[in-house]
Amino acid sequence: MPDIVPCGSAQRELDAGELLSWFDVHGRDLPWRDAGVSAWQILVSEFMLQQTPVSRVLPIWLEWVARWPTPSATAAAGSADVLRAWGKLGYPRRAKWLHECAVVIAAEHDDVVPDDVATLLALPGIGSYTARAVACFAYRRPVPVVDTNVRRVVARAIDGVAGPGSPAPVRDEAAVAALLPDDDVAPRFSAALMELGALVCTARNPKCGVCPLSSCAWREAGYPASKAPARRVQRYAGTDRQVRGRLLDVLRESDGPVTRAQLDLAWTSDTAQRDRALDSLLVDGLVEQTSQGLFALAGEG
DNA sequence: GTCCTGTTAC
DNA sequence: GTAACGGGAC
Repeated sequence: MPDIVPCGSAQRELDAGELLSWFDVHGRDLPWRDAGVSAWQILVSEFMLQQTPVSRVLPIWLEWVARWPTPSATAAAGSADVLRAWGKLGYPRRAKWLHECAVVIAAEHDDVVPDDVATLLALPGIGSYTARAVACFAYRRPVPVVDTNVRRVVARAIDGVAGPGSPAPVRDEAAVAALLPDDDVAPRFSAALMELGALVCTARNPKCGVCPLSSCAWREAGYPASKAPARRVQRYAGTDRQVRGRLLDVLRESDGPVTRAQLDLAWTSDTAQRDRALDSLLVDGLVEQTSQGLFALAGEG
């Protein structure tokens, strides 16, 4: 019998055996998937993997968990060193939130990462995806883990459309919950779904020729193109985001506070934009001004 | 919905 | 050159 989704309509199934067999052979050997990796180290990997490909996360994660293996070790580090270790992973607010997470877990949770979705959701920088990923991969809770890869796989294999429609992660969580095997392979099933989306069922140029799924609604419908309007492009060059990156580069490379003049050299083409970027870094708490009027990474010294 | 980075693929 | 990529906070 097909599983019943909350809206009451029958939902197509996905063969867990096919998916898991494929994952056994083709899944990447990523260090945060190894046995014995702690919940905190898995949480760190999930923070880093938000918006950032595995290849860039790997070296930073290895260095990071060796240096700060527990929440309390991370909390004891200054946030400036945490921002430096984050390097050019991007979206440095994540590094700040990760440090704040460590402080809260060390102080309020006995240095133990919470194991339930609701408690995890209350931590800074942890949203629905990360809360579920930690509960599932660190504590083997059979909760649906829905990232953009999973949403795309479900849209195609189950719903027969090219990609997820308007943002409705709650609906996708229900759909994945209905697909989830109810035994202890749920965490491997979720990892395999994400891996299929990352390696085979990719956004562009999906490799349908090597897909392990014998049943796919999108294939059976003849690969209909997306009806959604083309997504807005998110530029980088010339944006405030790039300017913020340049300013942080200067501060990361400096051992201590720098003058405003040194910082100004990081972006000279548009001084109003540079001022706006610096102001936003101060507002975000990533940069602080010293009593002498110098600028430093937050938590320096 | 808008804003946050930086790299890689094309 | 430029487009694609992606969770969370607001």
